[in-house]
Amino acid sequence: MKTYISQLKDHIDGQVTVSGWLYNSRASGKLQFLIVRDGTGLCQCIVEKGSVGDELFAQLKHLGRESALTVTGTVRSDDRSVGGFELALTDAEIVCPAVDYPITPKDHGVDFLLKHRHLHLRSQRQWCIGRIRHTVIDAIRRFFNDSGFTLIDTPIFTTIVGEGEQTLFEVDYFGTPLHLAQTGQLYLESAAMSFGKVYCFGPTFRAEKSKTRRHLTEFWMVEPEVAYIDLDGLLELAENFVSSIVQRVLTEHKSELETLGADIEALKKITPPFNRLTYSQVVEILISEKCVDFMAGQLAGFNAEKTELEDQIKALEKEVAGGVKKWKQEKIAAEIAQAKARIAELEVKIENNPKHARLAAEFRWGKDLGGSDETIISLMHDKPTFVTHYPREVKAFYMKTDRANEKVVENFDLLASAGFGEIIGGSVREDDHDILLDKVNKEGYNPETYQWYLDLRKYGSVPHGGFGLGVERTVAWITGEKHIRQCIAFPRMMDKVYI
RNA sequence: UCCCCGAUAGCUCAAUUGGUAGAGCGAGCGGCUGUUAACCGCUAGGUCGUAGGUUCGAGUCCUACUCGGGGAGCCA
Repeated sequence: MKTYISQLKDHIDGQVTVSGWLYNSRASGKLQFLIVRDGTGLCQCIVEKGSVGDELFAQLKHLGRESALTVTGTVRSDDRSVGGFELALTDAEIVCPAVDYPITPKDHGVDFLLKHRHLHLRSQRQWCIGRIRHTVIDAIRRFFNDSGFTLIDTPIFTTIVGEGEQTLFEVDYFGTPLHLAQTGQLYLESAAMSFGKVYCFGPTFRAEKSKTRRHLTEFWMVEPEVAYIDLDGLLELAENFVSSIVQRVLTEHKSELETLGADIEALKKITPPFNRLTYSQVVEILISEKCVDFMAGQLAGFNAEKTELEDQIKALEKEVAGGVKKWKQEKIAAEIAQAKARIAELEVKIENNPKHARLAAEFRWGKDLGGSDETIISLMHDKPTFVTHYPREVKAFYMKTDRANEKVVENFDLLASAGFGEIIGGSVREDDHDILLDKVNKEGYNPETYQWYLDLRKYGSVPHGGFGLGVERTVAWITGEKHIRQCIAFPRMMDKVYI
């Protein structure tokens, strides 16, 4: 019976056929262990000499990694096997042999793997991330669909600027310059006046000159927009939304999270309510004694870990010098390499810490929060933190001026926990026609281009707002992946597009 | 755009103070009936990123360039 590896639990002691690829294999004389993957999981297949023909036994023994094959055998439950089940092989068909597959079970460099992205997607780690990303996206859609939102597909070729002119990708549209969407928000606002609650979900393009672990030039963003909502309503929506995504991933992908080394206990704590701070409160924290102590504590922690790792390396080197078996030597060498990599990471943190501490201490009300400031706030809390009411000068023109304090706008950023930083930016939108027109002019935008957007403030304008969540950042945060380029199948970075 | 680091076998990395290239993985062959990045033995595999320079002699030192990594600014 033809089945998938994820269904093996329903076929114990039964005869099944699985089609997939050879993930890895080990041979031991008259016994072989073939690890087969089929897209739903991994399964160890046992081939004993005599249980299949001699010719097939020899063929399997020399079969290269990632060869395509179909295997037939009896399902057994066995704790020694990956996934808890194994297949005692009785027959196999080699669909297409693979020779010299370039990606090996040992370490590879980032550049090499991205050049082989089309193959690297088959790796266990990329597979786990891809599955979790799928569930994150499904959870996003389910949350909004179940909450009465209507999906609106906003255009990718756009005429208006949402976030800032420097970050636009311009395209030649039959001789007219247009640009790729940075956001669907302005279009979404018009739809909200028809449907009440709407969201868009699609790729977003930003030509930011940012070469960091948190930036892609093409990323996926979901943006809800709601009519008749205030800032408190938006915060509540956002915390319920983010919590639902995290909890869904926890229930459906425990084993993937474990494989990836994600912090499952920390994820369990991601439930409403999140922390709420105003920008002004954040400024006070940044310039406070408490922040100085916090940064000093961080630095001491980094130094202590570094010393510990250095001692560990010394001990391991001594062990090797004392004489150990060859295979043990390799294991120790791998541990040393890992410790050295961590030390390199710590050294960067140790180097940046005083700079970040100084930036925080010298922070003055009115500046936008920098990445390091966000990280500090994020590290101080084990739940995500909302930061609201930023100075209006540093924020986008469409954000609503706080009528109680005209220096600030009714916006918020959501800083994810564990130092990850921003995953959501949102705001209540300016709903007064004249104030908005004034801001359009001050930005230097052409009011004619924004005519339709201003129109929304003439015909039944209401308080409304929304936010945008970056999918890759969310996946990176949940999985503990260091770089968001691993959280999309084919990443586009500032100065490098591989395949 | 700026600052730091790097480029040696298909891959990941070593090579004392400048003295003529090494290991593991992968590949090939052989051994092993419970392996978990299996293990053990043998074999093949290199214009040391490119171009100059210093030197009796350069993988190692200097200059330029190319490519890559990390960080800063900005952001989802």
